Amino acid sequence: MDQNTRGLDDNLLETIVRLEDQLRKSDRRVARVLLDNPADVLSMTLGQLAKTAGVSEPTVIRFCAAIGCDGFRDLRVKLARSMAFARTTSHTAITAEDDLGTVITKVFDYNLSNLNWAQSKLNETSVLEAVDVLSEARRIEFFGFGASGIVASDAQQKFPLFGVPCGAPADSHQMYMTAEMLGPGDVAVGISNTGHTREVVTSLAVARANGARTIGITGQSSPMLTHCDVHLIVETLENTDLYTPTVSRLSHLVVIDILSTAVSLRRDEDHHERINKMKSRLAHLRSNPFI
Amino acid sequence: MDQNTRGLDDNLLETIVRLEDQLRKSDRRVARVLLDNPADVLSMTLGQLAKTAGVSEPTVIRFCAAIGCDGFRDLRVKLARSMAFARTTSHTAITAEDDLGTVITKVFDYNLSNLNWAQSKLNETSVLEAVDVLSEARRIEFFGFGASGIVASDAQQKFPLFGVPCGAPADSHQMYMTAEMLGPGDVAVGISNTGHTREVVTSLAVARANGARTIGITGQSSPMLTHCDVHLIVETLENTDLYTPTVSRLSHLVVIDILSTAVSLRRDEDHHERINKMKSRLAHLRSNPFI
DNA sequence: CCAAAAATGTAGTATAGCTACGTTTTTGCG
DNA sequence: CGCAAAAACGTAGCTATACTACATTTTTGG
Repeated sequence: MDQNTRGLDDNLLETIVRLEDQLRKSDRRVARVLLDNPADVLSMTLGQLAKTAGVSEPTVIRFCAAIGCDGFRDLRVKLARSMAFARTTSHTAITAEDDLGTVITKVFDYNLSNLNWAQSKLNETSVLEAVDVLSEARRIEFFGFGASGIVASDAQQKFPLFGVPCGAPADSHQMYMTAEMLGPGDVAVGISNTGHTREVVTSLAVARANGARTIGITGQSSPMLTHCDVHLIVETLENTDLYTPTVSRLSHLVVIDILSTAVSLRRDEDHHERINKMKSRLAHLRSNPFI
Repeated sequence: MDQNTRGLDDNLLETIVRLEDQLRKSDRRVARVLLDNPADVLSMTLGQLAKTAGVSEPTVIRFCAAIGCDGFRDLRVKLARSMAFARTTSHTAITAEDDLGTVITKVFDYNLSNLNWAQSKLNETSVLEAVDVLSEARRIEFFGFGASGIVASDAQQKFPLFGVPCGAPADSHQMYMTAEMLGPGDVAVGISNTGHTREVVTSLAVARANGARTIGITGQSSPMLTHCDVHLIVETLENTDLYTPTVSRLSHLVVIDILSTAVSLRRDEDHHERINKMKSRLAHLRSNPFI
């Protein structure tokens, strides 16, 4: 199963949206019912769905086959799985009329479905390359602005897992200075959802020119990647609605989790011992500042 | 449906784990099969499941009723939904033997199921109180250390949505100074998963003593909440395994998303107009620093 | 140890999901 | 335009699945 179909498997509703215009006329009637109120369909029988859509039962069965389900039972299971994340993206837009409960649900749904999407689209090979590069690093610097700056700071805080000194310069001057000081054996990680943030792009170019290896974490193919040895594309469900919060941070943070965990797993026993000690000492420190 | 059962509804596997010892003997056999390989059960028929568990078909039906499902069909739907997030928590521990693909899956699963858990446990009334308090604020300061410091910074960056000046002092000195300068009309938000971080707790106490209102975002009932007017408990699936990454950040970030969105929704048209302008100008700025 | 109650299985039924086939509609080419 | 081939769709009947009523076994309590 390749990268693309995997995501669609978990997200039946998106699959249907995409295939909708290739479908037969009566199949489209069924698709409409499904997309309009997927929750209801979950509790319907084959016959009820057929009646609601105004088609015959075999048509529904053929529809199941058309969207890659193995019969109606299978459709129901896949639908349930897909529903767990969210309705299709269009249904999660937040409007001024929403009450608090709805806002809570929508924000959670949106973040959840976005993470799911990112997971299905993430290229494992790229992650492996990134882990390889990071494992051999002597020093790692993370570059990000705004929301991505948060992600960079988070990554920097995980330096115990990365096992080498890590930095996350906060402003553009510090970024340029840091990038200029990097060299062979060092790694620069650029984080930018758009991939266009100029300071980050430039910093990566500088770092690379000085012999450092570069990794780009971004939402799409973009200028930033021309300066990157490893391309980590973390797709997000873009949504430009006024009220919809930025969700890219979340998936980027999870990618950082993955990288730091994977790098840490490669280290030896002694390293893990240290992390343990660090953790327990930190626990004391929280409540009692003077050890 | 109250707060507790709601979470269990979405998380059938957790429900089963909890009810396991109250079940009949043969029901427990069925439960075992379900918990051991839930994925397989999804594609089984009633008869197959009965055979695998070594019980009769009606027993399976009775089991369905016992765990709150309305027949086998319903069980399958609920199971599929529950599976979408994760196996039960115990199955997501990361070990040194895991290959990269497994690590990716587990980290995503763990984060997803954690968000789901947080959602089901989040108390809407508390959120409403927080939104009320924040909406009336003249100024908001976010206090967090370490991973929670990231969350505080993120919240601070959302000040356009909150509509008032926001801050997120980074070190303990700045925290104390800031807290001391707060007064009536100001709001202090403390963020700490453990709820024990001394600097944060103290800052909240100081802020409150000076007349500011206080909100606590934490993972559990803890010392921090004694100094808080609003208690926002964001439960996490605690997991102390060596390699398991910190997941509390994610759910805390989502809560910040909710708060900022909800507060923003309360503001007037003019405010939204400004946000729009800000967004488009920012887009230009990304690629072209000199406007 | 026996009676009542609970637990489990057997056998039978209704219905949901599926298939073979026939009818209608659409498409393509002379 | 018209006819034949193909595709789309529905009807009717079949199979297997989920469920129910009842009988049997096991457990519990006095």
